[in-house]
Amino acid sequence: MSPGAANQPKKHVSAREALAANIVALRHERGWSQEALAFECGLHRTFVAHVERLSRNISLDNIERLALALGVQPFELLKPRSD
Amino acid sequence: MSPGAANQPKKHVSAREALAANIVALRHERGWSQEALAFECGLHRTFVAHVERLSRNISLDNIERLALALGVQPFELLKPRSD
DNA sequence: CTGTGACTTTCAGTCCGTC
DNA sequence: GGACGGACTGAAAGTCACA
Repeated sequence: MSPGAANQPKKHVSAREALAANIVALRHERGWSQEALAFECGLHRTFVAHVERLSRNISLDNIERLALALGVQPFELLKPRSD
Repeated sequence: MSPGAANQPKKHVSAREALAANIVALRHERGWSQEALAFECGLHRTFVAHVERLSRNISLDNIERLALALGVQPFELLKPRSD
């Protein structure tokens, strides 16, 4: 069935949605572009863009890299932002 | 300072280690075998075993599935279990 | 600077069997 | 019940062109 992808009718925020929201929010807080974040974590611009748009299922390894670049703990990227 | 890890200059406890520790701990709390957990989250016995032994990089989608099976939030599986 | 589809390579995830 | 190795399939990583 593929829950997620680009669907709206979700009750509890999926892990992908929470991750994307946190990445965008933290990136903007730092005034970084997708390019800048991609450079900081050693990933590519388009890959980061795909993750932010929920178009990709990222793995733990890259979640950790993004967290490191953004200066937060990996679990903080999955936590619904109440910051 | 340095809660949890003793001495790691640039690496905190890796996300994989935290995840594995949480899965094992929560699984034992419920008195489940690897087989039982694998069945509950719709993954395979050997894959769960690999993740617990840090031999495999899991994707967000399956982290969410494990969290659901264990009855916790996805981010709680990545959070170092010291609280 | 960002969104997206398409593409190739790498590896996550399954399934076998053995200790 | 759990650790581990081999082999296979499909999905994630990584990159590009273009909107």
